[in-house]
Amino acid sequence: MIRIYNTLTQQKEEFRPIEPGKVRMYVCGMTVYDYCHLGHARVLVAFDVITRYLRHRGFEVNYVRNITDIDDKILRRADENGEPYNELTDRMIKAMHEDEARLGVLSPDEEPRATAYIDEIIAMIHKLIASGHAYAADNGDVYFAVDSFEEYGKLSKKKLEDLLAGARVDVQEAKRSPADFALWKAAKAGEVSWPSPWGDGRPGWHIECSAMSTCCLGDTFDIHGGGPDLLFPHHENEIAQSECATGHTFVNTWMHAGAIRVNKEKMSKSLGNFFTIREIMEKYPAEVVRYFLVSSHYRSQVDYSEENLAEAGRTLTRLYHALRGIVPAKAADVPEAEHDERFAEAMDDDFNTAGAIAVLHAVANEINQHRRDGREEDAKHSAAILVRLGGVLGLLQQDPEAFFQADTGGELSAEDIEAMIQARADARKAKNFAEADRIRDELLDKGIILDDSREGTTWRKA
RNA sequence: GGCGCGGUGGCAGAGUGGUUAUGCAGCGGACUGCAACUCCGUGUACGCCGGUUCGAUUCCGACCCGCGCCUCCA
Repeated sequence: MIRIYNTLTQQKEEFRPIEPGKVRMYVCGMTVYDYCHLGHARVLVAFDVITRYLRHRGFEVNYVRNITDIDDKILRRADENGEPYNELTDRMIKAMHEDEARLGVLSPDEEPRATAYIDEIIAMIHKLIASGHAYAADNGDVYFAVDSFEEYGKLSKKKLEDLLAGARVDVQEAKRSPADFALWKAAKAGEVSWPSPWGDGRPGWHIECSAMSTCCLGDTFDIHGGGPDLLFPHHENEIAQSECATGHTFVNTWMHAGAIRVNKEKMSKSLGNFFTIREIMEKYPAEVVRYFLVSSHYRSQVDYSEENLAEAGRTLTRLYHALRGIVPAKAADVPEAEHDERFAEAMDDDFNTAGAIAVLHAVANEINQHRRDGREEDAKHSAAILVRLGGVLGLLQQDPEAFFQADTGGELSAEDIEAMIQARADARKAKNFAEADRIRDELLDKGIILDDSREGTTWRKA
């Protein structure tokens, strides 16, 4: 039994998909006006792990993650760059796909783009106006009337009165209530726009997700996920729009990832304290970044720091060391056993990846013990388990040598290193240990660590 | 001010009403020409104060501290 923390009910619940064995999941993706930062990576990786695990447990998962490719920030950035908005978004989408691939994030099953759903969005707005939940204002915008939806605030636990009392809501003449939000935005002169019954314009951010999710997954689906800062107003507004338009419950389980912090502050665009994942991946292998993200629970806040990334690197190194030089047994020959059960027990509990990783370490330890005792077959058997369970987390799927020797811009080629290892081996044979140590130190100085074993010497990047 | 989350050993990070998390770092030992890797061993951990209980880090209450959302942000 899988239990998932539902933001809506604020507790862990047994997960029962609407259609047995099938999971329909929607996650809010990127607004593509800039490179992905670590916070985006966290959401991508978290829901990637969730998808992998649900599939591992036998569910058929339809994973939809949208792309917001029209928005104020996109237009502004394109304007600053002096390029058409769609060139900017195409470039950023390509970059996002590259980043994802490097992080080991599997592609979603569908990746709808807002600009491809304008008709559906307009149709939904139509319904909302017809049913009295939205109105066209004098300025050409269309707004959702928040007070027309009794349950507004049920996700974020906010009361409308409190929202109205807060001075931070946008007070605008055209709105009937300050808490109302735009479904359709009238185009300013020269802006890209689409025709609509309310004049040329473009969709508001929230309605895009309502339209894309219900079009792809139906009026009601199982899981809706996203970053922590989307809970309000974005997800709250999605519920209001969708439930008013369809008359059905929108989503059964709401999932939100925790924030990434830098020096105790949330990493965010608005604070400007963000690190893009490509700049982080220049310093650390992509899999180390992924390990760092997966090593704590998806809902917890985690601090980004060089030290934490470095530690993740050391830890992942230990895991790959266990697999080094072993050809794992065939998966079919290794039935699920105790470790698989402990792993599943952790993951069943709201995707407790930290607990699951502890199992990975236990398996690694077992492999090392088998090797110490010369039980080659047992080691291969355990290695297969480690690769299998690692795979559910999207880890440990590389050839260990590829991980250890990943090109991170060292000055020595693999051939140079092999030649020096040979020279050192010769020196050791001749009991010229001073020379052997000199070579080892020289390599270490250049970021190469040597590991001696009975089978010979291997190397890895520090 | 409203709503929500959290404070675990040097650090990171799970979890539990009574019994080992795990990893990194440290220390001791084995292995090694010496190291590295690996193995074995090793640590007065649960913010503070009350309460419930035979027993609380774990439940309840108060307090202190930190964080998030309430505006675009994953």
